[in-house]
Amino acid sequence: MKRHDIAAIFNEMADLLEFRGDNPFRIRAYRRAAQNLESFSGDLEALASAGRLQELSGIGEDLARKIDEYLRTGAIVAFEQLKRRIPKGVFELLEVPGVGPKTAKLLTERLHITTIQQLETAAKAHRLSRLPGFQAKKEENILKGIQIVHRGRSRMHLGIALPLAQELLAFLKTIPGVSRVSTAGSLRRMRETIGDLDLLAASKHPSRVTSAFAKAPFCARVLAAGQTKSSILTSEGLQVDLRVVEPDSFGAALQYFTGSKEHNVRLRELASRQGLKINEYGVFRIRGGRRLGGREEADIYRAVGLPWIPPELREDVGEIDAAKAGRLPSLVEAEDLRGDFHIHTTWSDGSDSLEAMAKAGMSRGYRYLAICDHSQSLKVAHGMSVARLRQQMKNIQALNERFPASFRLLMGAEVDILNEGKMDYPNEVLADLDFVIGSVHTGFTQAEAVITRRIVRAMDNPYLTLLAHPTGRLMGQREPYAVNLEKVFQAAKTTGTAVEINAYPRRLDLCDTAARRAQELGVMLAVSTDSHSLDQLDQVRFGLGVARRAWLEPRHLLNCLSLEQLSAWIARKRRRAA
DNA sequence: GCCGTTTTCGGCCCGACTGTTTTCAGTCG
Repeated sequence: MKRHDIAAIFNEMADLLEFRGDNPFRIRAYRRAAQNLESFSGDLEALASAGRLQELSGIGEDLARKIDEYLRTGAIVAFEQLKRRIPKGVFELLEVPGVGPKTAKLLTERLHITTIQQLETAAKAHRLSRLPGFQAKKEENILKGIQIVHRGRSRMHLGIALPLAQELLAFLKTIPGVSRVSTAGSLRRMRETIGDLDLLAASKHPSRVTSAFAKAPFCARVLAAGQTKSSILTSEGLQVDLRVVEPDSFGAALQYFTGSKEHNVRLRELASRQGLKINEYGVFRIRGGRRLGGREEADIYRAVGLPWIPPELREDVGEIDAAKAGRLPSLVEAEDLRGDFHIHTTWSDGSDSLEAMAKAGMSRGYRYLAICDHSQSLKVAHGMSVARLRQQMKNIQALNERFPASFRLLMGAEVDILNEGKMDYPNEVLADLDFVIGSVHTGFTQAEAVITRRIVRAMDNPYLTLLAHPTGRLMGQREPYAVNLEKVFQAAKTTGTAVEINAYPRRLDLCDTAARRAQELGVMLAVSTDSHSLDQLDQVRFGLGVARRAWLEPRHLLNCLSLEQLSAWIARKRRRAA
């Protein structure tokens, strides 16, 4: 995708300019343009050939010309020139916490240091203290920063970060004088991975809280400890930032600390045009300094004439304009979900029985649960033969007779999509199922055209209701396969096939931006957990996070339908093929 | 480099913490 390439170049140009100590607002313009290109979902080349690139927000005369240049020639001369003027590999230095562009520049110009390795050697030999503004303490801090880099500051997925955050919040609540606590930052926005953990607390005596926090058992090292703010490293190497404010400022601080940074910049710009100032203590009139609120988050938005914006939308991807126009989506909530479709049991590779899963579903208030164990060719997961599947169907029917009418188990299967898009059970078997999931579990390295055709053909099958984990990615383990999602979405739309947001925290597949694109194209989506045990039904919250970040409303999700509506939706595709 | 209920030039979000400063620059979020 050309727009990703151009966005990457603009981001790198921003880095290069920052390193040179260029005008910070110019740097921001490049970053903002890059972000807007990333979230733009239309046809960039069509826009360029119509000479309308400047209609994009953050793109003016100069950047429009650079985009044009890239689309015509495949390169941007200004970028190539900029790269040549800056020593290669120097960006490595910026990865060290505490080393910014100014320090990096000093290190390369005065000491010819361009790698972290060289920096470490120089710091240990006390060669840095020769630099202006450097003394022993700063040298020491750089060495500590290098250690952090070596330990690897890899991002943590939500499935680990969220439970951990809840433990830390529970600890904070035990500190005397703490009246309110919350997560903030990317965790509260439900980003799929978290770099560091941001927590917020309200107290009339902030410094008592920060000092108790720094003495907590999970705290391995204190990175910074002030009156109202402290940063620590846990023994697992995770950075936790805690901010403590007066109860009266809790909402303002939560808004500020939740971000994203880009969202806050937009909001504060909007405020300053109205003669207002927003900071973490509240919202104020610039003239006279009168405070207009800040105890609740909604105070801040109200002051600039906006409704409260859900955290998942705060990425500066159009949410502020939507709020202004009164067109924020009514995001799907946990209570809107009436069932789950992707459930494994002891009949294949799950660890709980049909009945146990059903009861867990009922106790969540679900109206239906589709049991979808693996199909015959997936031997490693104890895929079911046709005979075993038929037996399971009988057992499900018997269970349904015993269940209250308000709840149904659906007879389903997660059927492998074989080569050339053939399904792993014959159609006469699929026809007897209530719900059919199709997934790819083999041939992950197939070329884009091959794997895309394979999936698109499978969706032509009238019995395939839901395409599961459409890219096959496993964060930190396996890259997505080379599937062309745009073509998959087109096919999903024309065939009436739903596409999954798999809630398993390592998958989150589709991801937020892809799910938003699918919705824009009119594709029906579903949040399902891929549960292999009872407790995994809870993981729906991670999928819900993705759905909300994708701006989805209940009407966009198959599992917000009533059982009758769901059956009708499935029947429509089956009829169309007949 | 972008952009306009303050503007086509002069602004551009705002504050905490650290180290080395006797008034502030650099970094971070």
